[in-house]
Amino acid sequence: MDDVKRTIDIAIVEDNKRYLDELALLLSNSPNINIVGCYEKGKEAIEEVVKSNPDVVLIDIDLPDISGVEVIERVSSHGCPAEFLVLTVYDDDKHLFAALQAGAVGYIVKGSTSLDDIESAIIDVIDGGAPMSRVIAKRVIETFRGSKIPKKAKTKFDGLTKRELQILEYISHGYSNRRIADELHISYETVRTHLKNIYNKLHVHTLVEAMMLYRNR
Amino acid sequence: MDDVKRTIDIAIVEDNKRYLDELALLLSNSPNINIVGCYEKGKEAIEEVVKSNPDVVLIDIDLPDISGVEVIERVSSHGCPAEFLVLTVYDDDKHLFAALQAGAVGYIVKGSTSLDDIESAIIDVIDGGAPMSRVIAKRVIETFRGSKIPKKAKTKFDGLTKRELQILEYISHGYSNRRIADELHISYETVRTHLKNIYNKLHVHTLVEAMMLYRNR
DNA sequence: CGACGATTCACCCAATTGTGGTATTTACCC
DNA sequence: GGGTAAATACCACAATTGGGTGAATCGTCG
Repeated sequence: MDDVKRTIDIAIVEDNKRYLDELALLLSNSPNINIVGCYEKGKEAIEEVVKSNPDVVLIDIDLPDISGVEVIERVSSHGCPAEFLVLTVYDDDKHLFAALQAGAVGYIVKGSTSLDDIESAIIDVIDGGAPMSRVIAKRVIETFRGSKIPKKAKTKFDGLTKRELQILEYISHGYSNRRIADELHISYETVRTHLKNIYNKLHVHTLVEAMMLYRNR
Repeated sequence: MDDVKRTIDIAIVEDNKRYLDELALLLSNSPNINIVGCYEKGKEAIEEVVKSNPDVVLIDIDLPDISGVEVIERVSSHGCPAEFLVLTVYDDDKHLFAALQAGAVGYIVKGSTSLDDIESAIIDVIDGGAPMSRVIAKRVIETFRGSKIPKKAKTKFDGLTKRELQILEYISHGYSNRRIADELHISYETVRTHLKNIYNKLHVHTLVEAMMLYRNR
């Protein structure tokens, strides 16, 4: 691929001064990495990170003033294209998923990751990877498999018949009622009847509402 | 943790004989790994794997007779507690997610992973990890997060004005035109005008079509 | 200042959707 | 065989949406 090996600009947001210094020292010794900013407070980070525009932001989720999750959201919403690599002491699903939802691309548990590994994680991010501690990766996969987050309230659609689901599918492709009738070789009025039943079952009153449920089912 | 260092029983399901032999040779040299079976056909594997009851099954997704996904499902449903590590040449979402849904704990793209890495992946599985190629991990995270592909280039939505996007947002929540007018303190006719302009820019003709684009942007 | 895009608003007409009924046929379960 | 869910179909009316046209206002940029 492109082994351009340009240096990676990174910012660090970490309230623990000792740990921050340690990280900064290590990373500054890496020829590939260029530290453009270190911040101990979330608020400060939001403003500065946007300005310094780093490639990767190493960020602690548990900051004293505001949540690291919020920092990620704010910085991202300012159009900053940086990738976020979360450092945390929390080894629980709640924080993990909050971070991923916010836009973190990697999640590293502090205790169980060496400083060297963090350096490779940063490079990994730039190479298009998504560095995670092994255990974290498994947790993500399991959640993914268990369909916790990706799918929400699928139960509502259990009550729908095959035909009704089929019609929703056509609707989601932007077909009009008349077009669906043609496609399924049934009457236009029949399509409308199915739609009425769908509305009753889903407790909605418009196509768009039905679609919103259908797509996030 | 528990450094019991008992040997790991593994089975390999791979239709490419040459690759299978290569794998088997490498892994048999590992002191931690004990190969309990190699299979070139999916059907054969289903029966035998259940009997030999390995700790980890290395499996190719693209088998000649039946899909590796099906093998995973069948073997698992027989109560076999093995973990599945998918080997594949397919680097696309469809196969990846099918494998994960079926119960694979790791997903390794053949070309971009060395044989040595496969060995460590196996050990990783036993240690509770979820080995994935870097790029795969990223893909999973992104799907998990709900976003398709981050740098999806510029969308048609760039051409939309702030107001137009705002209206699309309300529409996506199922608001009617009249309701939006109230909400934004503008006329009902104005909302409709915006909508017409949106339709022209997006080349669609209905709310649902606009929504489908908007939600997948 | 003038051009231009963005936003605002109005009126009209056709088409589609939303909602309320009623009714027949098929298939399956008990 | 009776009960029931599913799928089919039609009618009528209100409401909303889709599309065309025209036009006033406002801010910005040159």
